[in-house]
Order: sequence, then structure tokens, then C-alpha cells
Amino acid sequence: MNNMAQAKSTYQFEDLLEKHQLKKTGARLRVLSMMYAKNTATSQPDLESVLNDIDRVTLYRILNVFEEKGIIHKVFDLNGTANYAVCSSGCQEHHHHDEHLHFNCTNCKGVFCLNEIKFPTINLPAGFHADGFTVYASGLCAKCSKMQ
Amino acid sequence: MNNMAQAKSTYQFEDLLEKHQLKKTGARLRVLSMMYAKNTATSQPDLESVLNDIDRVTLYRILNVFEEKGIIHKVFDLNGTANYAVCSSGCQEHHHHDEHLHFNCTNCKGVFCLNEIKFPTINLPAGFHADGFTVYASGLCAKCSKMQ
DNA sequence: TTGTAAATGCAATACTGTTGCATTTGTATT
DNA sequence: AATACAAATGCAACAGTATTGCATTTACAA
Ligand SMILES: [Mn+2]
Ligand SMILES: [Mn+2]
Ligand SMILES: [Zn+2]
Ligand SMILES: [Zn+2]
Repeated sequence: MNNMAQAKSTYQFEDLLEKHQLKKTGARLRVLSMMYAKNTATSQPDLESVLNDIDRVTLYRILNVFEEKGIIHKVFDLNGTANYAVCSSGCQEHHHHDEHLHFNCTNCKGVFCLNEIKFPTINLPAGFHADGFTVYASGLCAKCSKMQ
Repeated sequence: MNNMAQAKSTYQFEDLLEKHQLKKTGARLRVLSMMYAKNTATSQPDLESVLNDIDRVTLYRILNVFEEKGIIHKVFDLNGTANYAVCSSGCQEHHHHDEHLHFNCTNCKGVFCLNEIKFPTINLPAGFHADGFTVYASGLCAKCSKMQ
């Protein structure tokens, strides 16, 4: 849950890129270090404003290839804004396992991937067949709860 | 679940507008009849292409005021596209009760509001306090399941 | 019938995301 | 170290989504 849990050095990011047969470029390393430094998902607008010297198109292409490779996953928050988060584990190229709960804090706007929460099986009306579930919760995160 | 369940006449749409102190205009009645005629949510692109003689800005303003009044609710599908659906009941101005399951059919792209499905309480990590949940399922709807 | 607030249409603008193409760069090979 | 090439980047153009301001029209109450 804390930042250090995912903290990685540049060398490890380089290894990650190499593992996925992606060239080690400055832009990609910066995107990785920005996303790995946080315990929440990062919104597209945030990525764009912080990494504002990287061309927008390049940023989109980096995000797309990282998603394809199973390095990050995309999650829309409750306002429909795209957010990107580091995949926990078990995600491979074109084959994600990110069916965890997403918590949207209404105060700090943080989007948390709560991998540890198992949500129960949900039954559906006759005839409906689900191959995946996405669960969102909105409210106050731990930090914001304390401050109220 | 079938269309007739929500079928309404123009008079009833006029009553609905009057109840919410909205003027009875052609554009508003057409938006209502389009949305009430279906048992799925309607995407913004669909609304725009079908009601293409209504100015886009007017359409957005109609959707926004209907949402404020609790007549419809907005739901993003799994691609982040805005969809609008008739509120079931209990929705009032600035106070919605639309915490039902949303089913996204990967075949027909339909977004179904499954009011009848009660999803179980989901517990959260210490400190997190949810005031609402949104659950999405993706897969095949009843109609598309049959056809496969 | 008239007056007026509400609703609409239109122009302009901002944001999100994609495509095509020329240029640059990372890296494997020599 | 130099070369060679695919991959990555930057830039321009474009499409789609959504909002704001303002002039005009319309619904409806008086
Ligand atoms: Mn996640
Ligand atoms: Mn719904
Ligand atoms: Zn928070
Ligand atoms: Zn279907």
C-alpha cells in the first residue's frame, strides 16, 4: 500500500522494458517512474501536464504499448477520465488480470487499485453471461477520512 | 425488461416535464421518447446521430438538465463512452439512487441497467469509507447469448 | 395578446485521442 | 567505432466530446 512497496530504480525500469522487448528511451523511463512512484492511478491529464516536454502523441503511444504489454492498465474514473495504474501481477501481453476494486476518493480524487479486496460472485438475470466484472467504489480514502 | 414496461405516450412525457418544471419543447420530448423506447442505455453518439437536427449544444443541455432533475442518469461504458439511461425510481433533483449493476454486452454493445440485481456488501481496507458502489459486468446479454 | 424568462442555435474554444509522415535514435551487427 | 535498420519520436492535421457566451426564438403566465 505504501509507495516504497513498488519503488524501483532506473535499472529495474530498464530491465522491465528489455523484458518486454521495448527500447529503453528517456520518455518511457519517465512514464514508468512517475507511475511507479505512486500508490494510486495517474490520470491522463496529470501525466500530460507533468511530462509536458514529451509530445502528447508519444505519451499516448507509450501508454498504449505499456497497456498492450501488460505493464499498466487503464481505468476510467467516475467522471469518465482515463487513469493509468501499474499492473499488479499476472498481466501479460494482451491478457490482463486486473479485476480488482477501484476506489475513487471524492476528496483527493485519487483512484486506488485495491487488489487485496475480493468481491463476491454476483449473479445475473437468466441468459446473461459475464466474462468480467469491474467494481468501483466512491467515498473517502484512508488519508482523507482522517482529515475530516 | 421489455420495452413496453417503460412505454409512455407523449402526454406522459409532457407530464414528466411539467412535474420537473421544464418547458415542453419538441427537442425534449424527442429525447425522452428515444430513451424510454429502449431497455438499454443510449450512447451519446447514438443520440447525436439520430437526433441530428437538434443542435449538439442543445442536446447536451437537455441531457444535463434531465440528469440534474433525476430523470436520467449517465453511465460510462467500458470504453469510456457516455451513455444515458432512464432512472428507475427514487431519483430526485441532485439526488440519484442508481447504484445498480451495469451490464455491457461485448457483442451488441448494449448497456443494460440491471436494477433487480442486488450486489452484496463489499468490505474495504481500514480507513476507506464508501458512499457508493458502481458495478460493471461485461459479456453477452440474453439476446446475444442465444445467437452464439 | 403581450411580456419575459427559458430554451435554442450558432460561433468559438478546450480537451481527448488518432493517423500519416518525416526525422531521430536505440541497438544489433560488422 | 562505424554502419544499418527498425523502432520511436515529433509535428501537423484531424475527428470526436464537451463547454461557454451571446443573439434569437419560443413557451407560457399574466
Ligand atoms: Mn486497477
Ligand atoms: Mn443505470
Ligand atoms: Zn482521498
Ligand atoms: Zn448483446
